[in-house]
Amino acid sequence: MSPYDPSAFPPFAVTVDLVVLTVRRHALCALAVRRGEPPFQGRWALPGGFVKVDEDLSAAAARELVEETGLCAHDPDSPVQANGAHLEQLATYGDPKRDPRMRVVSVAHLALAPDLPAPRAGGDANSARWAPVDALLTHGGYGREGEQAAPLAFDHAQILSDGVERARSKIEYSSLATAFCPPEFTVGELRRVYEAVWGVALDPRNFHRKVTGTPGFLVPTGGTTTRQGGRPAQLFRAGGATLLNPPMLRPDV
Amino acid sequence: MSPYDPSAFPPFAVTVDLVVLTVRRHALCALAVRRGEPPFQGRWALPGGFVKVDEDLSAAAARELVEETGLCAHDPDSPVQANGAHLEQLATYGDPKRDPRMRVVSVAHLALAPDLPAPRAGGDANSARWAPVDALLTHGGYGREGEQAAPLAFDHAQILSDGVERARSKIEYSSLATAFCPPEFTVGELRRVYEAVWGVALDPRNFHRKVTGTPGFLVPTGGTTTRQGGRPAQLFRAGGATLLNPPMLRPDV
DNA sequence: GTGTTTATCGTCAGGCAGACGACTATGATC
DNA sequence: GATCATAGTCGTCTGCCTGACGATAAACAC
Repeated sequence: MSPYDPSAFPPFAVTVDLVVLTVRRHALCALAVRRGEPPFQGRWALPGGFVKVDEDLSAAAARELVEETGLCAHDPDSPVQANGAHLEQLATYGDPKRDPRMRVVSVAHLALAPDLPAPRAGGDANSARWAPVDALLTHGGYGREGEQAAPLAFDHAQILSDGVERARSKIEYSSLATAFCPPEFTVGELRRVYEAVWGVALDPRNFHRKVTGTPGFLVPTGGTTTRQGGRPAQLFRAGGATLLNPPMLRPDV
Repeated sequence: MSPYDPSAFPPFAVTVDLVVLTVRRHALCALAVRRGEPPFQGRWALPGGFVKVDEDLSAAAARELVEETGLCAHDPDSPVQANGAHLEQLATYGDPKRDPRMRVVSVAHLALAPDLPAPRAGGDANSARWAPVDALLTHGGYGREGEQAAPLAFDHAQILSDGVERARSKIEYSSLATAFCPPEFTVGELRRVYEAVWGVALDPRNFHRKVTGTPGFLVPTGGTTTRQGGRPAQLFRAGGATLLNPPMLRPDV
């Protein structure tokens, strides 16, 4: 590493951007905010903001997450908090031209959250909403009446795409899919998470055998529920296991 | 994202650090450089440097890789170049205290290279060398006569550890292990790569069946070699497949 | 009660991995 | 040149896991 001659390095702005995913109505959705100022004024974008001087990157991401959703992020290692979401670093985007005004390096983070009430529009965004990732990726989240179809701001389509791909692959070999579920959930609800994230249909019987047979994945709470209709289903909580071995298999691929 | 009021965001220095891995003498080794200036003067560190004003992050990483090793990085998508190495972004480290002098955010990259001649000490490093990752992680690469045992500089032990873990897991489900091999290699050489990276012994017969039976993983070149002693072995090149399905299975875990 | 929906248990066949035997082809050693 | 050591390659067998189902159970809507 070079010596820190102050004239030797250019100054960068560093931001965090968030890919916040959830499953609503059988669809994988992401949190999008509408930009209030140029550039890309009026366009949908991922939530994010500047990292503060004395703030760690993960702390900045957690702060933005709270500001936008009220969700409290928790480390994978620390005990799960109520209303908590999974948060992890995704990747860093630093193309010199990604922001037309100046050199900005954005450290994108991925958050997985259970289905939530409508988001609160936070900070500088005119509004915020959940939108299906397909819609966000193909035409920037068009969906409101009279709204112009336009891609996401900056390189946020790329970031979102990378985040979705990370989520899709990570639920294969980890228990992360439970992060999309409420604290107690049924096997069927977990299966619908997999189906929404992967966009495939899974056999309920084989899925049931697989998840209940994987040690540490699910622990029964004793209760049952009938909120999905049909025969009452057992309720489970996420077990201690974080890595699934052998993994869940995604059809096709 | 906030408006770009120039007083609203603090300036950061952005660097790239490299975890360059190779397999030498049946051991997974990483490239380490000795720091020439404080802080951590005289200690071993990962190669790296500042990102230039108009330089993409991946371009900065590729530039540092050439400066340190002479290796030419290639995209996973683009055709393989002679003497090329695999290069990918690893993670970004931005703890406010990770550098005692100022706020530095480092975008770490992971490079996988075939066994190379001795590295050239580049730029500001007094010297550079390959060292087994175990040694680097436990006592900072102590190994030369009379050298003091000391951890790697900055948070480079953490970065190296993350890079090694990435490599260990990625050769499970991708054909990346071939990046550690010369352009033509035998099944046995590829197996020794897996054994070195994972630190386990693999059954030669089952390994042979697995890799030759995975479509697109290996393509025979027709030639044979006897450089390892014993019966001559068929030579292969890396096939077009990048994802192994089903993956290689790491024993134990 | 009948039909619908969802949950859960079972069965069966095919595929793949681990364990390991057997044979082949080279160089090294006596 | 016979023997040995080393490494490569092909087969066999067994057990586990998965995918494709059938069948039963327990709720709700009419």
